[in-house]
Amino acid sequence: MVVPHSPGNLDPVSLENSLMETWEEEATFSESIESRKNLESPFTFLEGPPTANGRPGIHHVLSRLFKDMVCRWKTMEGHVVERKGGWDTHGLPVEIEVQKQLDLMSNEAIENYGMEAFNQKCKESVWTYEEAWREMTERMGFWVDMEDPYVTLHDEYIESAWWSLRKMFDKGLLFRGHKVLPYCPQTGTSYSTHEVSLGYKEVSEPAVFVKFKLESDKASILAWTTTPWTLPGNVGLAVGPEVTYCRVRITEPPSKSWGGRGGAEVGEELILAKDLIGSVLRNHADVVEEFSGSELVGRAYSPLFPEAIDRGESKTAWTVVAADFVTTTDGTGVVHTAVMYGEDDYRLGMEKGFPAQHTVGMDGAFVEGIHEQLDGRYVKECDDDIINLLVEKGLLYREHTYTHDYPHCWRTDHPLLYYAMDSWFVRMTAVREQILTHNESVEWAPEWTGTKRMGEWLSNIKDWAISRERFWGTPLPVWICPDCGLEHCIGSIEEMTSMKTESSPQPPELHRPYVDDVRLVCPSEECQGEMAREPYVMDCWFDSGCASFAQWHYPFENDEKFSGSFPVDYICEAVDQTRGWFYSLLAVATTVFDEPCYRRCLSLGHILDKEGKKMSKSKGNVVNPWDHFNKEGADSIRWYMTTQSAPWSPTNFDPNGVRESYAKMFLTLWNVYRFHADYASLDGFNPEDQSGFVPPSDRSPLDRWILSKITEMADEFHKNFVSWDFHKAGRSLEDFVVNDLSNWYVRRSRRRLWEESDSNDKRACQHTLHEVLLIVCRLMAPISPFMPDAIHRGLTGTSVHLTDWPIGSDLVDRALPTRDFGIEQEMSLVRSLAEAGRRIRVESSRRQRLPCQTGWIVGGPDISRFNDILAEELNVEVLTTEADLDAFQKIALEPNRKVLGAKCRSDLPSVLAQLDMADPEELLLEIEAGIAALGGYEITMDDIEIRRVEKEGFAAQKISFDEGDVSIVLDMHIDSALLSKGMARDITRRIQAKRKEMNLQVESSISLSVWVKGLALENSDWEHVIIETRAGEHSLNEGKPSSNADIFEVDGTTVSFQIQ
RNA sequence: GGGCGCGUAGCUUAGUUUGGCUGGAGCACCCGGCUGAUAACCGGGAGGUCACAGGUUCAAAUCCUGUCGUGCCCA
Repeated sequence: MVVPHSPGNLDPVSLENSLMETWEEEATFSESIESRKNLESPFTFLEGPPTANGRPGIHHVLSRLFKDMVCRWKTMEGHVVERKGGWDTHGLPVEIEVQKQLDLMSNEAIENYGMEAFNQKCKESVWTYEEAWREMTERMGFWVDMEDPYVTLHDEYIESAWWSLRKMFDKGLLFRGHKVLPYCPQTGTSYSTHEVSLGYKEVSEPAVFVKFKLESDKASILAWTTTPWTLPGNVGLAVGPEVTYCRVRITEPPSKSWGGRGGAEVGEELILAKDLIGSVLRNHADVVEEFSGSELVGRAYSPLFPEAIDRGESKTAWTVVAADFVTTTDGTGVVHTAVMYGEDDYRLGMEKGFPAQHTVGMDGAFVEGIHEQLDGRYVKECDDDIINLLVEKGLLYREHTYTHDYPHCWRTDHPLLYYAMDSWFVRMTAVREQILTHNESVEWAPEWTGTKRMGEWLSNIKDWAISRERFWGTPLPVWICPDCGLEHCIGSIEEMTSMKTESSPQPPELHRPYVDDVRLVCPSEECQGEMAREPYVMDCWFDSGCASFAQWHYPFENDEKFSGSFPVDYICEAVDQTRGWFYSLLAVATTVFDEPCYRRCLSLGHILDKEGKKMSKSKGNVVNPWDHFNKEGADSIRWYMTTQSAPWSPTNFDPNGVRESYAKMFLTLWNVYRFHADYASLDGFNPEDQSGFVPPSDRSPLDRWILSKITEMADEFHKNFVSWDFHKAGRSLEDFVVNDLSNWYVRRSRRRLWEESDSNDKRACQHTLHEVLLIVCRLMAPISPFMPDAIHRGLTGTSVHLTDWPIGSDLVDRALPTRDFGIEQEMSLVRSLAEAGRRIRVESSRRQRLPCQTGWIVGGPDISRFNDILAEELNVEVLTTEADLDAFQKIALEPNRKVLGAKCRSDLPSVLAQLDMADPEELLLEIEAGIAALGGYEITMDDIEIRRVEKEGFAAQKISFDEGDVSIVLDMHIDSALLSKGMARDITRRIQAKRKEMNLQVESSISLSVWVKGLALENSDWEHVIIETRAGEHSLNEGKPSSNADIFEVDGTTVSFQIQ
């Protein structure tokens, strides 16, 4: 325990920096964990691993803040909260970065450069900004173990991921299929949506309406496509079973405005959706027949390019099928389906049993055997020839130009082809019900992220394509035997080693290309083939989805660590992780353990720039957190981010808001602390000294009020933490510190501490401030961990982060003062009356320093114990109560001009004049007696309105309070005694300002000369000036004012003064 | 194109779940006051098409429908 010392001016940056050193020296973070171990109640947290290959911006501070806040809070509640750091190190963004750096624009270029060297570069690149991340993390006060983080590129981590995939394999959830992806034949790579979004461009392309001739029917079905190159691959037509279709017969040749190739003969019959006849047909035609799409299902038609695709065993090839995605918003209501070149197409093809054959090679050219004019040519150059071929066969109805956004390769600018690639999948569709159940068990904040965003996504869950044709990532641990076709998934390093062929090298690490060189002996009997690895790496979301167990290298080590932290209690990331990490964690946990792996998830809104635009490097609007770390400090940033909006609302980052948090919250709190510490150190106040302790029941009502208020606030604060409303919690604390503590309690207590001699009242105030500050610090600590710790250390010598949550928990005791509702209610009235008094002075133009002789409180509860405080606030000599307002008010009768005007017409002005002169009380009695008359007109209640106004010399304000109205009345008369008192205050105030300007110490004396002209300053008032300003030598009105004296004027009185 | 958010004063926002007094704060601005803890504070003022358009209702910032803008995710 310490006697506080004077903390001096606030310098937030050096305060925080030196505290970071202290934490380092004292190992406060690990102590905060160790010291709770005896309670044996862990609260587990899982860090969503950031990728360190980009510089951290202010938006990265946000999620790290909310991670830290909850962990610190739970720690104070008595839980053991271990926080292992983590790094996400694999994946496409890393490769892209390196490719840009080395100018390797295709897979071929990478292979020429050498996969080993390339992956080495990727591994290095991952750590480019690690230092920057560590510094940011430390500087913002995020307590996380960065010394022993999990790293997704470590063999241990990869082995755990392999193990989990093996689990899925064993459950039959892993399978090989196709995935349609945007693919660039020039670079030989398929693209993620992230890359695709880099390259959308508006293009105009040929679109065609094609006639598919039905078998055993003279009609053709009309279908539309914007990609003529997919037509040779056509194997089916999809219709909406509920959509209405028509058979139409062409009755006339087309109009002259027909543009382009194609057409139809008179008498020809076409089938298309009824709704689209008008926008598609360019001929007059009769509707012959109407029917629903389901009647078309099963009809066969002639292939456009009969040689292109082998029917194989398909029974459905070149027939009409039903599909629910068919709409009539564009095209003909009939969707041309080429299995390998569209996601819907592929899914439909698999469902209906269409042949899945490529008509296009990986080089983007038609394969041999499609058509003599097309074989071997790049598909995008064939559009025109394909259209001509259709024309020759009479199969084209119309062509036109279609403008839309289409994805292009961000590296070569070529249009991407949607192309079915070989791919490995996890059969998520098989565990749909389980994953939905597990999702429902999660406590989501906000709730809609879980129920809507995630829930609806899960109810339409698709199989998860986990393989990538890339170089840098967790290698897919699947080997295939070329002889017997056996597929085997490896689940550990040991298993791989035991199965590998003798000639295979032991890979130095679990990455490509080393793992590619490993051949396995086929385990199937009588085969003994040499199995080769499928040359894929895994989706890096799979990596991070394994974090709950792979961070511990489970099941190979750390059994206890894992079982003690599964499922984890808390995770927190930005909302974009819903389909990212939140999903991959859930997906892996469901398929491997059939359990959820997190209990609570906070999904955060994004930090946007001042205009509400997303922060991005290319826009140059990323705010560097160090701009604020080095100015207002991390506490202010954290406070700003917490209180600015709900955690899940997107927030426009306003640098001025950080400044505001600093000026309001931290400067105010610091000054409260400083005020307390300055006087405490002056008086040698020791909070532990039992002999000087004043129990709360013996303290002044003001003390008991602030103690009651802090309990009220703390309970609300806690309630808001529990319901994730951290912003509301922070706001209520700020409101307490600024309004209740600083602007009322401290302001009202200053004189108590100025007292130089020891007194119970002074010590009561010191204990109260001490206790209140400690509670404030403990509540604040999770949000802004620096200043509360500095203050807590200053007051007690111990870290706030090792203390308990004042509200208490299952593990720690509650430590808050008791409420006193009566005192709270009375003080609320006192403060309202003080405000009302100030309003009176504004309205009556009576300056605050000029005292009023008397103030009267009319109505309301007894607040006499706050009489002194209120009298001082109101600046009245005497404050008393009065039963009713009659003594201060009189009635006034106002004319009802509308009624009187109708009655008196042109006599109205004279009637009004008489009303003005009449005595209101008397006239009212006459009106009530029915005998009132003015200017010859009878006056009734209808002609007038009664108002109550203050009598001459009084001014009043009424406020509404719980138990009815309360009024404050001030005596407005002025006399020489009041003028003298007011003048003394004005003089004092001017001198004090001057002292401050001269940088004098508070306790130093001055020599003072004052000259007052035009007013007699009473002796007692002059004495007051002398004491207040610590004037040792002093003179009043002696001689002429010196030429360098300060001069001011109040209400016509001129005052000169000089300080030496 | 689809799903989910968001849109309130110049700026940041409360209020929207459960419709109900004159839409409440802070910053900035103007006037006045107070101050030897404070970059403050107090009183007053000005500033609002509650994104827009319909609808339900005695009553809509709040509920419903649509539109626009914006963000995330998916195509």
